Amino acid sequence: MKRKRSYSRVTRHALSILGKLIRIGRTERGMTAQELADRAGISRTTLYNIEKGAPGPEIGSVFEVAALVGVHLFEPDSRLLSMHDARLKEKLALIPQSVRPAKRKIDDDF
Amino acid sequence: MKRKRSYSRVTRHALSILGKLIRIGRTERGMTAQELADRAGISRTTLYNIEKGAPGPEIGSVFEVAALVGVHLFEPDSRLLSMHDARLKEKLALIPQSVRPAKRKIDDDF
DNA sequence: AATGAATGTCCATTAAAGTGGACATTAGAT
DNA sequence: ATCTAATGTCCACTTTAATGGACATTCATT
Repeated sequence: MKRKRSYSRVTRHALSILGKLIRIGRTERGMTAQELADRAGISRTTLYNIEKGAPGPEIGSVFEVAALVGVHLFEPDSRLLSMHDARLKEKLALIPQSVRPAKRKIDDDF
Repeated sequence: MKRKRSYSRVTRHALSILGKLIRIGRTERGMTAQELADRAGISRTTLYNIEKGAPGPEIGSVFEVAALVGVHLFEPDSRLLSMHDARLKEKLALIPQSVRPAKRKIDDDF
């Protein structure tokens, strides 16, 4: 069964920021919540939750909405886009496909 | 009722990249899929879908996993983090709370 | 080459997200 | 100050994601 999950501070923070960016982007473009929801193919209620920074919505819907209002997480100036799919695929090919025991410590740096 | 959604190319692309970054981050840290899933409080199956770039998973889970393997979407060097919550809140306060008719055209730039 | 663990993938069950209404509240245009 | 549409929020119903198990396959180590 699905369980009640908990989210770290960074996660909640990131969600909050993304939601605000979307809200700002939407109003800047003069779109109503209903319009944006329709364009994204989701309900106004869900968009509301997204702008609120709720952790539940599907990531696909959130990204779709973000793109529609001009919030691109993988912009050229972002370190993320700097690696496009193809390059990442190469990198993945170089890395071991399967991880062994991993006795070494792991640091949750947050 | 919920409908079968469709996702734009940019969205699918972003999801694909994020999934790969997570996969890379995980292997670089020597974590097995099961370990990471446990830490994130999700099932291995869901983590699998996340790494695959599926649009369905909850954004909260994806962000949580990303943070755990060191993929921070809101880094200092990213234009996104440069605006922290507080500043965004200010900006939101300056913007109209409610959007009027919006007869002007909107460009879906992708 | 053998082998044990990690990963890819499918499936039925279950819990949660998504939805459309409905209604109160609020803010913008007149 | 009014009026009207946009937003905030709740809810019951529906659809879908999350899960744990199971099993085949693929690596990494020996």
